[in-house]
Amino acid sequence: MTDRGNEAYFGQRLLRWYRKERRDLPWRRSRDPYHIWVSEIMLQQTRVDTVIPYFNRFVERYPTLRHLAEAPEEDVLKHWEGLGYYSRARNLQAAVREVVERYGGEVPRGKAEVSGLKGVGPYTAGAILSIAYDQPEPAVDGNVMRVLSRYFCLEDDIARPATRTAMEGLARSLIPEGQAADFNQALMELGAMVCTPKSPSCPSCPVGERCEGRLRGREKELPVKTKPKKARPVYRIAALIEGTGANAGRVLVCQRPETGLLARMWELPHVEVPDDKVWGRLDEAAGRLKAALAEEGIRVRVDASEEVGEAQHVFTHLVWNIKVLGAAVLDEREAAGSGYRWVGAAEFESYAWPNVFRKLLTEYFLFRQKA
DNA sequence: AAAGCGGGGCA
DNA sequence: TGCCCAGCTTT
Repeated sequence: MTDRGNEAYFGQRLLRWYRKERRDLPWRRSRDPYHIWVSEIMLQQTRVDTVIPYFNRFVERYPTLRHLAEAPEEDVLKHWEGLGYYSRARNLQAAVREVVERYGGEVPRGKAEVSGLKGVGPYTAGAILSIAYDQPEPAVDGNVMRVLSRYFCLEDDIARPATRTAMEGLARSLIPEGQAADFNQALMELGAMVCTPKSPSCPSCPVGERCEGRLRGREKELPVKTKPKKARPVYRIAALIEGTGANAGRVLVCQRPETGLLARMWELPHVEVPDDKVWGRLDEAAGRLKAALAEEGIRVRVDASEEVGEAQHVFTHLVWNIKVLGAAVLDEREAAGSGYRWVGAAEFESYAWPNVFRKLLTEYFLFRQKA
């Protein structure tokens, strides 16, 4: 299927196209392995246009790996706010600290060493080694699997790990001598700009005339990918608790656990209820909220008639449906415990919030400001 | 192999 | 609405 002549055709046509059409992206203006690394972590499951402003802020705030290694964790999380998949931020900082301690502050050049860093999987390791150090390692992401599936008319399910492994072997065999950096980026660039998921621009494709998928009229059916399961709805009741006296103008918030969903981010205290029926009955919902807070040592009076907000937050694997009820603490000293804080409009911006709570609280503080 | 893990853009 | 995005880690 891939005789020498076709490999040369593919690589040379792709490289020529890339050197003419490549986008001017912030991380392409440097060969600093640390900058390449940061960009690749941010780009995991995240679009280029979304990443650009985050990348620029991040490298300005943490110009070198040592700056990042020495930063407070919550500072790093705050810079990641809104980007999603927050374990990436924690893993990245843990990994740069390891590079400082074990490799003298220089991103290692060995495949085993790079792959051993937290948050660095097969794709990211290949991307760092090829783009920063020009090593002939494949970097197979969703773009590359789509391009190869179409070009070679491969019907293997790209959701299967075994397919990705096979694609790595194929991609490795296609790397032109000494041009791994440009070739890998060219492959991804083609997937992003020409060989797009829907309605690919085959007429302007540099390798279209030998694309098996297109020649067989199959380009729109490829790649084959099993569908993910639908997100599961969950129902939650949150408390908006306003402070009084010294805490006037502030709201009681709490920090999420160290691991799992939205780890270490801040939110309104809330409780999950079994189903949408309980969620819809405000008196029962209020009772469950009050009981949950009592478990934390915080006694509150919840006003079931005072629904102050409602929001939906869609994750990949679940959907949060949130009702917000107004409430008041009986004794403000009870809410001084670990993980709980009174936060006002002034401090609000220095905490890291999931989007849904950032929106709810922004709305609230704006409302209070007017009142 | 399957599930957990964000958020946004686009047809 | 559903799909996909320069994926990795844990179970």
